[in-house]
Amino acid sequence: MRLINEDIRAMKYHFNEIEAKWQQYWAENQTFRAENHSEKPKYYVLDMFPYPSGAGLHVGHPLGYIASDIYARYKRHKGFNVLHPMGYDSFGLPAEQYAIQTGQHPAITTQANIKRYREQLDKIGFSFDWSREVRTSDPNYYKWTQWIFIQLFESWYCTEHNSALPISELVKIFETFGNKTVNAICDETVEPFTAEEWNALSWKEQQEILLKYRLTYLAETEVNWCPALGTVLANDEIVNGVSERGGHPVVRKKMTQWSMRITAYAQRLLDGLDTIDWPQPLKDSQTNWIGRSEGAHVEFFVKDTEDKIAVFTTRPDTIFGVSFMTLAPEHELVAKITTPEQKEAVEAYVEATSKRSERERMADVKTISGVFTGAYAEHPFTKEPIPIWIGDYVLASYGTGAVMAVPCGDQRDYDFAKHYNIEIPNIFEGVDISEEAFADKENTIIANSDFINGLNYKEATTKVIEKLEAIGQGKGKINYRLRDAVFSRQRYWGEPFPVYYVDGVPKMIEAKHLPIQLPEVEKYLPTETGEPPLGNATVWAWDTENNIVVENDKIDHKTIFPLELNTMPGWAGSSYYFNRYMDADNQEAFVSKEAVDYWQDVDLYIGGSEHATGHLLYARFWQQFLFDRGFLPVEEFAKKLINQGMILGTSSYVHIIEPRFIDPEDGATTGSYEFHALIGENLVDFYKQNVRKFRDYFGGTEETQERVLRGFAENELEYFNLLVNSFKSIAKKYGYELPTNDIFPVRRVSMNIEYVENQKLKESSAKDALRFTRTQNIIFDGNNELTLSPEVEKMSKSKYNVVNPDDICEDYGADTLRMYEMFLGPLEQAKPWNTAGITGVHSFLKKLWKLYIDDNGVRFDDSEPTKDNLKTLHKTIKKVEEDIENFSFNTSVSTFMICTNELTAQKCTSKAILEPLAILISPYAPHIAEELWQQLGHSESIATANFPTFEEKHLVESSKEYPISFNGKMRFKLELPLDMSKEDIEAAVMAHEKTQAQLQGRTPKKVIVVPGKIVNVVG
RNA sequence: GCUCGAGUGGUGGAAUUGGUAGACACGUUGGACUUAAAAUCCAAUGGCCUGAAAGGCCGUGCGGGUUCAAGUCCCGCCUCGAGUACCA
Repeated sequence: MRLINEDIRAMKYHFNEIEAKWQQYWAENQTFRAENHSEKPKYYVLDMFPYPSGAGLHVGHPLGYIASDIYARYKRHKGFNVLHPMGYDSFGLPAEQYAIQTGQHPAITTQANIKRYREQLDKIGFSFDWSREVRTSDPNYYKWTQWIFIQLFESWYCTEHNSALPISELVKIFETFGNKTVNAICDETVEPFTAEEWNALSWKEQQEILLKYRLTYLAETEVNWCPALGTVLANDEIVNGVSERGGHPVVRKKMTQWSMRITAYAQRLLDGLDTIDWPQPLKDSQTNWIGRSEGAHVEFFVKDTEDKIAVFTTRPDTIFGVSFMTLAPEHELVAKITTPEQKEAVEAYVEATSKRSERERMADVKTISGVFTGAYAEHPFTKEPIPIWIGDYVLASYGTGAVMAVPCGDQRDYDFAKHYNIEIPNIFEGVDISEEAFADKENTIIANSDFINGLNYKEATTKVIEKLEAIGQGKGKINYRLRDAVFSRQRYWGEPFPVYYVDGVPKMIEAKHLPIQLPEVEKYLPTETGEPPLGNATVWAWDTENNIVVENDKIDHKTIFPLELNTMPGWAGSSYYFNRYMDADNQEAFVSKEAVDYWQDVDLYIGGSEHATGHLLYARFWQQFLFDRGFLPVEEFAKKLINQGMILGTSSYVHIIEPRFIDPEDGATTGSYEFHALIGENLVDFYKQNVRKFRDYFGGTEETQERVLRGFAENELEYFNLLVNSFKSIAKKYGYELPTNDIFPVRRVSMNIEYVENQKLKESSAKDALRFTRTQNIIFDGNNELTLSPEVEKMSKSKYNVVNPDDICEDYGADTLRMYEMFLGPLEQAKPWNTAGITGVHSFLKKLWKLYIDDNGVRFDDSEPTKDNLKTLHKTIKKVEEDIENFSFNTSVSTFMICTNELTAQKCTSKAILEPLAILISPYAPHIAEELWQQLGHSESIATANFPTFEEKHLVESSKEYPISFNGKMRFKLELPLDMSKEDIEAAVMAHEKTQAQLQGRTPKKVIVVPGKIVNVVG
């Protein structure tokens, strides 16, 4: 009896056992290990490696991994040698913040998180080649990050060769010719010098000049300083004027920092986009970020001085319309040129501007402000005096930090001129500028402009640039918005620089002594003197005799020198990891020539679009640089890129509707406000602090209370009522104090427009309401209603809306998870996670299993497949193959469902059908496929079985069920032979009784017959 | 403001070059099996008209257009989402 039960048990689809079995098999047999040489063609499928956060994976993370895994497995079936690696971007802020709080070394936290990630990833059954795993925080890895940094330091960019070249070549040129013949991208402060002058310079002076040419350099630059994080941030790490991580304010500050001369590659980064198959929106945002604009560099003399104000303009044709100039308040000439009468006003303005944060400046773009310096510039052609103003609408960080203001042709200049009553000369023919500026350059005819009268934009621009060059006051110029990337971070948990300082000059440690490992520190905070955390290390000096790191107190500035205290930013390690995977264990090079010649580049890269202007730009930059220096064979690292959409979570919000909003200004009752507060961490804290108050009024068990508060209440009336009542009761008993920002994290405030009587409020949008409430006090009178509602947004631990893939694997299995994530919708599209439909996919897999094995054991046999069987199979092969090639994974899931339903209905038992079907489905549901494959009698893994070949002949039909439409509307269907002639089809249709019923005796005007497709009767 | 993307049943979403709109799945309703539940299976399911069927009308954000035929192409709008923002 017992035996029989177990036999029946074995016949059922036990996904947990099957999945564990095959995951173990793959690991033990290294099924997915890729070799660096093979007879087969290569294919490289890459995922963006994750930062191993403490929260673990949620169901959103694997979406892209599943898609790439399907593609990788498919390519293996298609006979490719597939490289499909995975690793960890394991340097980063959270581990360091945790270290600061607990003293736990970030390496330990990181190690633990990686372990958890690995367990979670393994459960989903990915076909990664783990033998090539990389971790950016591993010294064996960051050795090569440091090595690449040295290469950048030892290179300069030659605009003649349009390539990076070794710095030694530049030195040779300097020694023989000086720098006058050099076409290089360098710091703008470089002065011309001769060979004699160069050779006469001291070593230190020479080094200071070379630094201005190197592709990574140390310079005092204005950086984004984030006081809360205690570090500088790159432009792409700032979102809406606050830090991307944590949302802390950011201020501009001058600091000496390492930078990467990415601007040298601006044009090539732009041009390269045309050669790669990346999503258009992503290309657009890179193009935008690089921000190329063509125009002219123009120099204006400050009247009666030798000082020049340089401006960049895209409209040199409007130069005769200049009626003032505006400098950024930070512009270096401001103090120098300001007249004594204006000094006080100018200084006050500069002071006021510097106090405002970036965010504030961004927030009120509409306010016009500025001050006259009292100084005048001289028009390069007319020699007329032009008043010089300062204004914060001019940004120090773009162009030259100064503009030639042409109010008739630029709306900002126009507004500024109107506001300060500055003259607005009209230099356009037949255009009215009394209301606004005329900025349409395509329809421009220049007037009142001396030698360019009557010309259009293009002609005038050319002529003006010619003239400017002739008088030496300008030239044509292409300007980029892209800035050099700040490369220093004042953090502990990052790559240390292989740099020490001799007499204040940075020197590289020789590559053979790498890696320079992170030192131990007592605490992970900045030092008391404000130095980065590495300043706390006691063993952090470089001994140039023994080439080792030694104690700081041995520093003698003769043979032992201080080491760099900054660390590298997060994007350093991720800018070349895809090359490292090709040869992950190589101790001699970051990748060997043989390995990279074989693998070349990434064929398919899948990851999120949020890296558009960060990682994906920096990685292209490093790739191009390493290509220039001969270390890599291709200029672009990824041929094709797909952005997977985010899987969103459902958060629960509590809404507090306040019907009587009292405006503190006029005491008027103006309407109703709705507070949308996330039920999450803070509320849980509030609950814990006030636990007794809650207990008194809260029904239910402690567990249900937790549940409510943790946001699982979604539409459940029971919990909803509990919450409402408890809040109401508490409010009453304790003299009413409704939780405000301190307790409820108010995420959004919007108005319920219906109740708004005040016209001013009616017109304002929800956004305005937010601003409004920030500046006013909201007075509650205690009659609030609470409602709960779900809202879809990004999954995040802090929002209590995270769904863990482990739970899904436990309940339904990895194969179900994989197929369900694909079934949710198109890969690129964002979609909310909703487990409602998962049973459909799961029962499909059960049906599939039953097609092979039912309660009586295996069903398949060697019977000949029927015509219908073959038709179903080959229809499926065709569709699935097309879908995978088009990355349309959602539709192939439904194709599998149709196939299984059809074969079940056909009672198919033929191995000749079921074997290829197992291969077809194995990229999607590899565990069940392996198990069925084994049951079918195979001893080898299904992973490299050949993908079934589609045969057209099985789909050939002899007849077609024609849709017969009347005036384009389908009315009935008619089965007709496919080889029937047009005339015969028409005759057959016209003879049909339903046609006669449709026509009701009328004669059709026309009958359209598209053989094999459709018949349309027009009448 | 600018750039890009998207609007299709109760829901997620299908629909190859213009050619049967709503595949597949969820949900809902009814039924079978069961003491019951779960699981499983069967049937119906865009809206409207009709007692039901037959049949008809309407239907892919809105308004036009091209075409024998439009979710798909063209013109003009609306709404939502994403990115970006005083870029001279």
